[in-house]
Amino acid sequence: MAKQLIVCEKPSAAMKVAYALAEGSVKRVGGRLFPAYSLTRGQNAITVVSALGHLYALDQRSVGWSYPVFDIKWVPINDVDRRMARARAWIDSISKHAEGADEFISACDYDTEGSLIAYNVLRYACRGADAKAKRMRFSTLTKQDLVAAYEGMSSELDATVIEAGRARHELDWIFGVNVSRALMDAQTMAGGCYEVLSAGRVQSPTLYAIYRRENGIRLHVPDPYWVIAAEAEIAGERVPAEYAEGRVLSLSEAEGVTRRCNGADGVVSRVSGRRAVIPPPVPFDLGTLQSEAYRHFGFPPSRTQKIAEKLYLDALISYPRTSSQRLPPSLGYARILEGLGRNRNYAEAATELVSSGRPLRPREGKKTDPAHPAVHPTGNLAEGLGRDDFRVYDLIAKRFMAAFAEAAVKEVTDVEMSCGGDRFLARGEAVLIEGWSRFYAPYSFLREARLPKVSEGDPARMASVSHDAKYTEPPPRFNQSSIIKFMERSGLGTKSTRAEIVDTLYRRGYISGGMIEVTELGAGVITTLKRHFPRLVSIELTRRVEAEMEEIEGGKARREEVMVSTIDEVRETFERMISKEGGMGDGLAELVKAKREGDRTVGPCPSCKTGRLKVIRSKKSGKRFIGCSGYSSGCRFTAPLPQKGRVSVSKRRCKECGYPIVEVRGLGRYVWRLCINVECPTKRGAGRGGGG
DNA sequence: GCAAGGTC
Repeated sequence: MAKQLIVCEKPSAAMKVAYALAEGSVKRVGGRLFPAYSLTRGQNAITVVSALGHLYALDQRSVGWSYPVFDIKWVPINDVDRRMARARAWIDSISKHAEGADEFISACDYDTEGSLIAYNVLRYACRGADAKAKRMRFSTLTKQDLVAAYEGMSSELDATVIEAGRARHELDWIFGVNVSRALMDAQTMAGGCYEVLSAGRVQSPTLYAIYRRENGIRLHVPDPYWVIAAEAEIAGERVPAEYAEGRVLSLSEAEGVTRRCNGADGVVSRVSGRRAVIPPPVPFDLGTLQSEAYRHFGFPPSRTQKIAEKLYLDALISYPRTSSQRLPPSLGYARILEGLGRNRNYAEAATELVSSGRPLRPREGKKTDPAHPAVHPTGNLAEGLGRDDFRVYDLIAKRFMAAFAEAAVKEVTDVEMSCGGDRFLARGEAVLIEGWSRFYAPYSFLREARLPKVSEGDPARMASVSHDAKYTEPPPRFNQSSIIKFMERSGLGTKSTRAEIVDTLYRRGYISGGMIEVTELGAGVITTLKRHFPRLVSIELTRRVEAEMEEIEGGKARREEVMVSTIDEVRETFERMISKEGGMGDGLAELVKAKREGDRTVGPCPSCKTGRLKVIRSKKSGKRFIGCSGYSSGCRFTAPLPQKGRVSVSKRRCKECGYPIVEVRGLGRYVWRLCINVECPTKRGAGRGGGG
């Protein structure tokens, strides 16, 4: 009887693997905080344990803050990321379960990162078990797939995939950490105050895309064009119509159309009708959920992701970090819909779907994910959700139900009218079958436009025709949703990291605003990188890393060779950078100074009206407060600040008194938005208690 | 203190 240890990527997967493989009962053996399951299958006694994503991370071998650093090693992740403090005890638990085992099996997600996660666990937490470990390969976490993966597991780990994964980690570390340090070193050596600067394979090309868009906007020359709008009178009704040729590029042409047609009689020259079938929207992958929540609620993608992760931990929705738009039948559609039916918000809709008599078959999208289905509700009763949590949940629940509903159908009628040699078009749209749009309301909208019934040859009087001058618009700024779509299109980052990387760009002060603009500092970093490290701002680096990973995976290259040749290439660049560091940092130091100045400027002084309010730290007491830059010319305005927490300036103004608002973070879970006016009416009555 | 990637 063999004692087998199966290593999964995350706790939820470990539980599924355990229950899928068990022939008898499953026993929890890991204690309260650590998931581990004991079961038997055939002659084997199996223990299933779980990693927690990456339990090991790269760190430099040397100590100190010099660069360039090329000598790196894998360490327990709690050594380098204090948010992963749990990892230490977690690894110990895995080691304990490994002691009694004589066979080891990797059952992490069947992708590069998953293969590497299991490899590191087996190698470091299971005393070199990677050498003899086997690999289960599966594409879904269904019982059927997992049993097949167990029965047909390969006799060794996928060594070249693991090597490709290690190469990706090492390349990202070496480029990212060293270039970030180079920027910071150069900046401080040029006399700047200490400031965190960063660069990386994903964040820098993303910033560069925003920077290029900014330049496109600045360099845009508006070209004039004219739009001709008309109101046509057909069958005794006035309907809006547009010029059939679209926009017109000269004023004389526009004037000609208006002169010829305004008030003139014409004729209906063609009527065509068709039915437009509008299928339900596809189920949510994380990116689509993020963009839909941005569209309807204005939530930045990182906020949607955090809310979705919370809903997942509360077992209300499925795993949100998925790129799948598929809902496999094994989810149990009816069970989920019946669960939703217990919620009175969805009772009517869910019941209708279950009892419609039509088979439950969802619309599905093209995108897939090896490890997870599309984001969907679990059917557990969602109660007492906060407003924002509810909105995201509601969107997910309704999107799920909509996927099972009928297609919507519209009747579209195009009416072409001729007025001399000029043609105009009017379009009518009527909803024949609402279908899924009822289930997705209020997030769905089917446009309608009524047209009277007409036939060819009917009179059509152009009751009014006018032209309007317009100018071509510059390309639009990215917003938080479109920049993430850009990253996805360009293959930058993953579904789990894109939103976080955009957040990093904000946190560094490289970008600002909802319609994203590059700050002076962001532009300065791009200019510096382009001069000294052009490769890092180009998405070509990602293409190259992908190509190298493919070569390693295919056995055509070895990780060590790739690393040695890459380091050889970049070593020289770093040496050149160090020798020129002073010059490289000059521009940056100025920009960092300006940024810090901006960061502590609260706004115009409400007292003297000429000075600016700033966050000031008293040299005498060490305490911080808000004071006016006009102090030397006599303005004595001050306002107190809390001495604890991180204070940042916001663009908000108090709704009651119009004074600036500062944000205080790090005192409990919420951001404290504080009006700086001590006499503000919002502060009357209940004062704010100490805690937060 | 720095990347990008996984996870609760």
